[in-house]
Amino acid sequence: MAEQAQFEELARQLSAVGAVKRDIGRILPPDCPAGSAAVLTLLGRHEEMRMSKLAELLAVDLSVTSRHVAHVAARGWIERSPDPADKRSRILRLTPAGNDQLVELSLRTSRLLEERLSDWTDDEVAQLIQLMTRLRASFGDCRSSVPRPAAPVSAETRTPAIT
Amino acid sequence: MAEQAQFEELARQLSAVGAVKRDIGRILPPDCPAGSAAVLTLLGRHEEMRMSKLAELLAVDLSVTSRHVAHVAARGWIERSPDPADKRSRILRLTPAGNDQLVELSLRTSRLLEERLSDWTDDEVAQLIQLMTRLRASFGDCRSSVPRPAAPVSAETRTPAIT
DNA sequence: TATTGTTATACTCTATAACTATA
DNA sequence: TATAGTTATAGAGTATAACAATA
Repeated sequence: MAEQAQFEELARQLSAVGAVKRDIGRILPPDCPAGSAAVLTLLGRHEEMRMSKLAELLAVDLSVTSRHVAHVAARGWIERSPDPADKRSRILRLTPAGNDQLVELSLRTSRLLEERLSDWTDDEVAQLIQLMTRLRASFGDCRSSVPRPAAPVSAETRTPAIT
Repeated sequence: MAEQAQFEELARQLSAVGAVKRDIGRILPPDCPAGSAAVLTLLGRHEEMRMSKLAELLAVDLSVTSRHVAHVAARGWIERSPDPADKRSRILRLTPAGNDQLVELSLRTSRLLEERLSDWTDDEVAQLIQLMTRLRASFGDCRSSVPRPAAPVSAETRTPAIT
């Protein structure tokens, strides 16, 4: 178990990596901002997905996902077919054009990282990835609503753990 | 040197840590959002600083810094005294109230991290901090304007390292 | 002329709430 | 009734550009 000063430093560094993210964002094509790029990347990995699943992987609200998906769909990068098993659902899939776009994105970001991290070893990069992945796992599905009662939660505790 | 797939994965994880940042943001006091918290944190560490220095540490544009600083100054958490050595400059310093606020912030974020990272060892946290710090260093002062020549950089290479 | 900082404006990302249509 | 997804709205964060004051 770590101590408070360490947690404070971690919080600081988490805040600071934003600069790196923005730097990557600057090299993206003008009509494909970070949100769209994230959608394409995940669809490139999972072949086929529902909105709700994508929202979970993006770790953002479904409404946010809907917007990003509408953006990439409008550009013909993905297709949204109805789910035969559940007519409320939509199945998302990358189009050939979307795949081309994804290749372009991957090239740009890889090139930037390759340049900036030229003095990193393969192992170091792998270690950072591993730790960041675990960090996210430790936070679970942390979208929206914080339970955090803080104040006494009246008698009838709000329906616990539907999760 | 790492390979492309690794860089793509790193980019993905960088994008994903945003969820962790937002989760931390949710436990902050309503009138002290992440931007303000970052200002207070850095001033808590450096005692005294100029706007430009703060902007550099925050890794955001000076205009953004100005806004955040105005926010915390309006709440009496910092004071802005004129710099006797340069009348254009302002010296920033935490007030006692600002220090109180900072203590509160540190408590909240530490508590959250402590809970979420309860199964991490001290060393693991330290390693993540170290790698993230290095990541940021590798990106240098990456605010605004991307140099990214891409095209051949004419004969007279742009004045190197004024930094 | 160049630099420090401020302000106005615009854009991206996000969440909440209200709504539609299915289950 | 509950769930999947959409849309409208609002708030936070950021960058660019124009500007003021000083170096």
